[in-house]
Formats: sequence, C-alpha cells, structure tokens
Amino acid sequence: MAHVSQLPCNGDGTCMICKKNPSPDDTFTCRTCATPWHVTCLSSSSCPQTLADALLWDCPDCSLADHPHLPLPPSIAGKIGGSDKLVVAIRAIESDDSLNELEKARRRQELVSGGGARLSDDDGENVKNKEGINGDNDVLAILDGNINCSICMQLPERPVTTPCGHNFCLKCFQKWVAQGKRTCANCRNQIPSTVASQPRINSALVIAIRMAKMEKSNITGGAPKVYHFVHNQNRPDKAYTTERAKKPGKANACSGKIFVTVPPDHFGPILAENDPQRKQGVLVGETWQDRMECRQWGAHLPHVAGIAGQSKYGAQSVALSGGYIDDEDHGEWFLYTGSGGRDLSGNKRTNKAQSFDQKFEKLNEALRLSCRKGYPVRVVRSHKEKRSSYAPEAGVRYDGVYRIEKCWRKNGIQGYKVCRYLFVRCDNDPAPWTSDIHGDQPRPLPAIKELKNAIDITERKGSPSWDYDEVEGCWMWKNPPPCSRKQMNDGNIVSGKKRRRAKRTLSAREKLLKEFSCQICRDVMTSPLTTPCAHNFCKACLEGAFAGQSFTRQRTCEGRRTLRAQKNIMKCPSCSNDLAEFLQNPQVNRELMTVIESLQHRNVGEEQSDESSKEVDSRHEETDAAADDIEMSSANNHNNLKSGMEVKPQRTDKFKSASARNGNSSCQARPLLEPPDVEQGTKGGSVKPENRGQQTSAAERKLKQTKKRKKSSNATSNVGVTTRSKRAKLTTR
DNA sequence: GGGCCCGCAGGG
DNA sequence: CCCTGCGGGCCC
Repeated sequence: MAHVSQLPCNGDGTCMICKKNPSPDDTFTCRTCATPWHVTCLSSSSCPQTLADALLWDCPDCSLADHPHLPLPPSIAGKIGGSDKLVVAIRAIESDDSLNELEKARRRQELVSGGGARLSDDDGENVKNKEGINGDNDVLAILDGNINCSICMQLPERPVTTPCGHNFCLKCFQKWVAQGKRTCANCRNQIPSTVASQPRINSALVIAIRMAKMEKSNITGGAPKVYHFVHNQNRPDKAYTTERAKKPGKANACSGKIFVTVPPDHFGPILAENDPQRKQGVLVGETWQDRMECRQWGAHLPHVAGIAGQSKYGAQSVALSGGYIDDEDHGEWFLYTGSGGRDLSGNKRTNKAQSFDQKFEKLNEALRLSCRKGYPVRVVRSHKEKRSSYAPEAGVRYDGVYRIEKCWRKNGIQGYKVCRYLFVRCDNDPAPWTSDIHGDQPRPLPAIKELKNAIDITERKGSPSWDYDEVEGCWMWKNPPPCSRKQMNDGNIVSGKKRRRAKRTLSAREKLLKEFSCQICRDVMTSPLTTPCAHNFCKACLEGAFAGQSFTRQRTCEGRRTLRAQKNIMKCPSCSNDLAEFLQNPQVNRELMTVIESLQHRNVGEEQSDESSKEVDSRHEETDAAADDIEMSSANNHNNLKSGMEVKPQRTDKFKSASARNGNSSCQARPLLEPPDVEQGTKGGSVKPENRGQQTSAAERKLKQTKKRKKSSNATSNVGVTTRSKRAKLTTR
C-alpha cells in the first residue's frame, strides 16, 4: 500500500509528487472523485492503458478496495481479511443513508465492542477477533494508505471528513479553509460552507485509527473504550406523569430511573462498582439520545441546567450545549461560561439574550469552588453545540473529566459580564476525538488572551484534589473526594424531596456503614482508631497503610485504594495531618468500638422507627452515654446517640459538618410519619393529623397555588412585567 | 427554524 | 417555598 508514492494534483493543480504544474494533457481525471493526476508520476500499474480505460479511469484512491469512503459490495467485503472487514464495515455504516447519526453511533459501537459485537446485520463475525487478522495486512497498514490527511499525508489527527469523502486533520483543514479555499484539497469538489465553518470530527475514523494502533501495539484486554452506546434497556417504569407528556414522548416527562448508584453529588468518573447493570461504569465516549438519558446514567443530572453543583460544595459536571455564545471549545481544553445574567420571565427556561451581569454565586460559585479545590468535573457535550468541532453529531456524549484551572469574569460578547472557566482535560481515558490510545498527560495551560482584561481572577492555590500521579501513571484523588451530602436508596439517586424518605428506610447495616465505616476499607470499622485529627480507621487498615513507614493509601483512578510511596511521611489518608507520633502507640477507641458492637448486635431486621433511623449526624458529645443511648434508641427515643462519642466517628471533616447542617435543617424538626406525598405544601400544622395520610392531589395543590396567586396578584396588580412564576401560576387557572 | 410552552429537578 | 435552568416537543 505504498500510496505515498501515489499522489494527485492538489487544489492549485500542482502535482504533489513532482511539484510541477502539469498541463491538462498530462493529467488523468478520476471518474469518481474528479481529481487530476499527473500522468508521469503515476505508477505504471495505475495508468490506464487505453483511451477507453482513461475515460473510465479510477484513481488509486478510488480504486474499489482502496477507497476509504465507498462501501464495498458484500461480495467483496466478505473476501478480505478480518481487519479489512472492520474498515469496510465502518465505511458501510457511515455511508448508509437509512441510518441516522445516533443509529450509526450505535452500529459503530457494536462493531468495536467485544462480546457479541456484530459486523453487520448479515455477518456475525466479531471483527475484534484477532485470529481473523492477516499479520502483514493489518489495519494500520490499510488505514495508512487510505485515510491519510489529504494535506499533510499523515494519519489524520482529529480527522475531519468532507462530503466528497476525503480526510483531513482538523488543524490542516482549518488552515486550508482559513486560506479562503473552499474546494477539497484532494479532489477539488466544493466544500459546503457548513462543513468549512463547522467541521466535525469523524468519530468512526477515530475508532478505526485507534483500534488499528491497538492492534499494532498488541494491546489486549478486550474492547477499547472508544465509543459506547447505551442500550435502551430498563427504560423507566414510570417515565411520564402527564397526558401531554405521554403523547409526544419526552416533553414534560418526569425523568426516569437512575441506573447508576453514585449519589447526585458524586465527583469524578462513574466507576464500574456504581454500575450494577452493566458493571462497567460510564465510559468516555458513551452517547445518549438526549439530556434525559444522559441524566439516567448519572453523567450530568440536571436536565436543563448546564452546571450541576452546589455553591458551598462544588460542581460535579457541566454540559456543553451551545447555550452561551461565549463558550470556546478546543477539545482538550475549553472556555466555559457561567449561568445566569438572563431574563427568564415569561415562563422561559432559557433565553439567548443576556440582560445583566453574571456573578460568582450559586452554580457559578460551585464551579469556582471546584476550581479552587481541583476537583474533577465531568463534561458532556451535546450535538446542540453547533460551533464546536468536538461536539457529537447526535445526542449527548460523555467526554471524561476536566479540571477548572482558572476562572474569572470578563465582558461577554453580549456586553454584560460573564463568569469564565478554563477547563483542561485530565482523564485516564483518551478523548473521543483523539486517535491516541492513552489518556491525558498533564499539559501546560493554554495562553488565554482574554485574561488580560479579566477581573475577579481565581487560580487554584495549593494542590488539586484530583491530580496526576507520576508513580501510578494516572490521574487520581490525591486528597480524598468530599463526602457525599446526599443519600442513596436501593442504588438509585434520591433527590430533593425524596431525601427524607430515604433516611427513614436506611437499614441498620447501612446506618452502621454510613456512620462507622473505615475511611480506608469502607467497611464497618473493626478495632477503630481515632486520629488526633478526628478521623477514624480500622486499626489494621491504618497500620497497614503505613507498613514500612513509607506509604500512604490513596485512591487509584479506578477508585480502589492502593499504596502510594511517601518518603517516610505518615499522613492521615483523610486530611494529610502528620500521624507519625500517633502511630507510635495508637490506642483503639474503645467507646467507639462499644457503640459499633452494640449496634451490630441489635436486631438488624427489626423495622426502625422513624426517629431511631433519623440521621445520626446530630450526635455530638460524650462517650459515656453511648450505651444508654443505644437503649434509648431502641426504645424509639428521639435523642438517640445524641450524647455520643468523645470524638465524632469518622467523616468529621467539613463536608460532613455541612451534611449534618443540611440534615438537621431539613429533617430533624419534621413531624413523624409524615406521608412522603405530603411535601412542602403542608408545612407546620397546616394539615390536620387525620388528613396526613391522604395524598395532596395535584388539583388541590393547584387550588392552593391559585389562591396564593390571587393574593399576590392583588398585591401587585397591574404590574407591567409578568414574571415567570406569576405566569406559571396564571396558567394553572 | 424559531417561538412558545410546559413538567421537572434541584439549589437555597 | 420560591427561583432557576445550555430541554424538548409542538405549532406556525
């Protein structure tokens, strides 16, 4: 496949081999791609021998088996080797007009994923089967000759494919277009303006190149994590709540079941252990039909908002959906715009026009906190982002974790101040657009011009929580991730109003785990040690962590705990306090041990009363009363564990404190046995006890709302601007 | 394709 | 309880 010696004339008519400008008489024009080829530079085998041949001549690029973008007839496809089949199959998918982009993505995924992957509907052979690959005819060799960038002639990096079927590196293509050229460098066909201005990465080609590289470097171990499509299994049992929603499908649908077991405020990648269905976690490149589906897999939970986060806790994920024109996407890094600054009156959810300044508050502050802490932020890109080459063709795609290296405010395009964030990728898996088979390495920050005129610049001080470990060769938590402030229920995320219910249904074992788990092994502590910095561990775990006095336990990128070399420093795995002195003679926290043992001996099957299963966070003080408290707790006493341990058992860091505050404020003072359906509207004593068991119907709530609206509209009658909330209420009339 | 409208989740 | 939100389908 020595195609390097077979080159056509370029867009200027210059032969790319001899660099001369041949006259038309000295060229053959391909009947398929219309590219002119210099006769004297064509190999003799490629030259048409007769005049008739010349009229029906196909250039080397378009010769049947070689052309990267023409689907081969099945008869021919079936005759070539295994790796060829991959290329052929991908071509066939790409050129199948009957498939939409999402369907193509699914087919490509099936193609490249192991275990039951199918070549096509009528060919069951798994193309990953290496036995089918002819050694001296491997994929890379084939790809090398076929899909090179038409400009630099190398394997394309971030490949872009023109409608005429020629490939370019994204950068080469952009340079070409920037020179004002609007014809294909290979065949001179017109490049549509949409492609010229908004080229998209050809993800099928990315897969092919990456697989070829893996084949070549003999990397084994199953299918590469290149592109995953979520099968639509386990659709929510009860997805829709309104008649209007049932008709069209998704508008106004309530979101469906969450399939992963991470809490909603989980930071970082979603791991296999939190994916009970597929046991693989959320893979980079995974694509969903829309935000609702993306939500179901936990990558980005809000189904409208672009930022998931809490101002005092941090931001977990963002969506790039083209909602803000200031956004600037460079793939491995991008500039993100904060939320707000828009008038949402009139019952709007979004508004393209900005009408006031953004500030670092709410979700914008959450992002800033993630910046300061160096938390990993999951990033999803949506096809709705039209200006980015890195956006998926269809649906919503998970692109891995990024860190926010800096944030600032600047004057936005629309004339008002916007919050800005520099995101830089730091994932252990390669990005969906790169043919690289490895994840990110730490990279220097890009120079950002707009920083010159920026205000309120925040840069991270101190070490980031998520960072690259040279020893492990991967990104990992260097500081423990913040403890979740939210609850899970049966593996599903429990949100907002359902939270209180979940608290009541925690099993005794779960409570034990929640309150008395070792921060190393995550199981209920045995022989608990409480460090001077008030963190709790199993004695064995902590001592094991410093075996040889030169290691500390850290999380690996997969979330498992492992040992990390630490030059004779013995730091608390939770807060990095020096534990050298403490570890010389560590004493088991006997009080804590008594409590744990007592709780373990309780009948775990016994149905907990609401009060006894109330969050135990509120306990604070002494140890002596612990045993009594357990009894009291069993007797449904409200003050269970209230005067608990001398040292708060584990998770006593600020996140837990926040959690305690949260829990207390939202839950502690609520009446017992309040039916879950009677939510906010029945605050205090407004609902008589005998009515508590009944559901507040939607109609009733609306009536209430209407009454309230009447009140407020009386107070603010004839106000010109109808606010969204007012409008919303008006519509309930 | 753009405007309109809405349920819903979640922050505070 | 109120406000916010880079959705998504329908109608025109």
